[in-house]
Amino acid sequence: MITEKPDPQILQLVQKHFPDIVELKLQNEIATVGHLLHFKAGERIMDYGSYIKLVPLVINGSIKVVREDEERDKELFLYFLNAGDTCSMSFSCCMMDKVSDIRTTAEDDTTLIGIPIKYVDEWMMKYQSWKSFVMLSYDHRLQELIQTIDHIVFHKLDDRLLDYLQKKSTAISSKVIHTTHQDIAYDLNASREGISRILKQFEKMNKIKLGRNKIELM
DNA sequence: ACATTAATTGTGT
DNA sequence: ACACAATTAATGT
Repeated sequence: MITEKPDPQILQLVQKHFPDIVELKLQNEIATVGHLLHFKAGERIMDYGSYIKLVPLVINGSIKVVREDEERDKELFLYFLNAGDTCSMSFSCCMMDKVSDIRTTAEDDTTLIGIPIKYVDEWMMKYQSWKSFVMLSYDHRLQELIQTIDHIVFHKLDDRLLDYLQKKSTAISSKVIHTTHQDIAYDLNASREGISRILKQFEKMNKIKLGRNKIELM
């Protein structure tokens, strides 16, 4: 099945951004079967109901993962995938041969290595570091989701908002976020007024600086 | 440059 | 959450 040669460019990217993948043989396989994909900021990558045929390894940029209620035009921001991350959802989806439960869009211009799902399963048996890589990413994501559930349950919208801003800031690697209060409210599914008021408090605390269509982190 | 309009943000209840 | 006021950016003349 391995007819092509490993792509040296991909090989180098794997070594640089995924230090947990240590086996050289595995690195070479990824470089052989993986495709380099590029998405522009705002582009839809994966949507509900689409079958996953690729598992992404994020090289740079950032991907926003959201859950959405089609009925009432509401969505809930789940998390960002940054360089060195992979999508845990895509693992479970492809293993179970299920359609996507989530929607992902490029938050920033993003490049990733797409790996056809057939190898994902195969490598679990074959490579120790692949297995732990997958498990670690699951663990990390679970912890994060538990934390956001905590925040939602205990009505800690301030924390959630601050978290969101910080994550977004690192996602686009900039202290200045260009967005509206309404968009944030949509992501956290809260009211726009609530967001505005909390943001203003943050400003008074000198945590941020506010402007129209922009928020600067301090 | 000025006026008009639309979009975003602030506030009181 | 709602209604409305105030502010700022975008657009046309």
